[in-house]
Amino acid sequence: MTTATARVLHEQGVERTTIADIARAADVPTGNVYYYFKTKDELIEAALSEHTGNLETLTAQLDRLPDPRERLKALIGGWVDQKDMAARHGCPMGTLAVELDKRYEDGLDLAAGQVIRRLVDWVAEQYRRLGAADPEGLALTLIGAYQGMSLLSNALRDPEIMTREGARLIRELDALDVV
Amino acid sequence: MTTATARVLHEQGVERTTIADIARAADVPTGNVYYYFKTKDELIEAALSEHTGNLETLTAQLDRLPDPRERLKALIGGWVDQKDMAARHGCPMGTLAVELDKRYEDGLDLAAGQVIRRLVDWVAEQYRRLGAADPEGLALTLIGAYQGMSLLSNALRDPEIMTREGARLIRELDALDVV
DNA sequence: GTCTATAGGAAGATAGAC
DNA sequence: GTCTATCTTCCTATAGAC
Repeated sequence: MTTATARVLHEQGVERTTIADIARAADVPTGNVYYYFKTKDELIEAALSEHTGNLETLTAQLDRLPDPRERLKALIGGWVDQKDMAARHGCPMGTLAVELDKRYEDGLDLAAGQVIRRLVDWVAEQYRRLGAADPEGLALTLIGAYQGMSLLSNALRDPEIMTREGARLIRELDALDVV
Repeated sequence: MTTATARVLHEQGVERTTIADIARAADVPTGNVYYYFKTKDELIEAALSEHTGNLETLTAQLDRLPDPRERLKALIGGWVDQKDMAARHGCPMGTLAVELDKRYEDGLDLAAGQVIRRLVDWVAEQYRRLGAADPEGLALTLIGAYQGMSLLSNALRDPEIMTREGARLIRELDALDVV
């Protein structure tokens, strides 16, 4: 149910998703949702946990690659692979961050940012191992480029923006001169 | 009232803004809003017109600068000047695009993208005049960087991301070798 | 044109049968 | 644990007085 919740919240948006939508996606009666989650906020938190888990799984896989540069290139390759999803619904974490920013009354406004922070930290660690100057700045630039290309791809409904920007990011990584 | 509408929709988000909120911001009774706008969708369209108008005004001002490179640097400088707004509420057009993507039932899902398209086209024209190869690609990269840094600045509540990324973008423009 | 009061409907949440 | 029926609240939109 957590997986279905995360998917529906991404596709329809947090505010436009009803409990009935989530119940339908999970194939249970509407009222039943409240047996597992007391409020809609708890459903959002479950989706955030799902995203955090996906991120942990992804970075654990990438960590198996020996070279930090190859890890970053594989990360970018994964983004491009999801280009059709990005063009249709945007980056799951990015769009969630935009929506949750408005829910400061629930105290959820910073929750998505914490997940993004983890990804930035992981990317910064790779740049550090490469011996790059200002690894944190490079990480913010890379994740920023990802968020920007996802948003533009979505707003302009053009998946090829992901392809072209992804290729550019990989070229820049190859050109990055370190140690 | 259109200006107040655009501001409130940006600060609170489209979905979490009620007609009563807009009425309060414009200092009129709630029911009165419907004398000017028949539906909430029309209020959103009014906000989009406001953003389009602001964009026209901005590019008209920038067009008075003689050098296309200086125009782009001034555009970036304007983004950095708005860093506190970006950190608190995100880019007005970008966050609107994310929210409207979910409103395909109203046919508003592509409306924000059309405004962003105008900005991309204007930026591409500046690169073209500079004699750069692939002006369209460079424009998408620049606007993507802006959207990405605004989203990260907002999600991580850090206006300095705007400062640092803005400085990087200006350095890259200075380094851009053309003609 | 401006305002108050309220209708109508949607969605979050709950009660209680099974 | 699972499900149906329903309560409650909130918000869009309208009716109608002034």
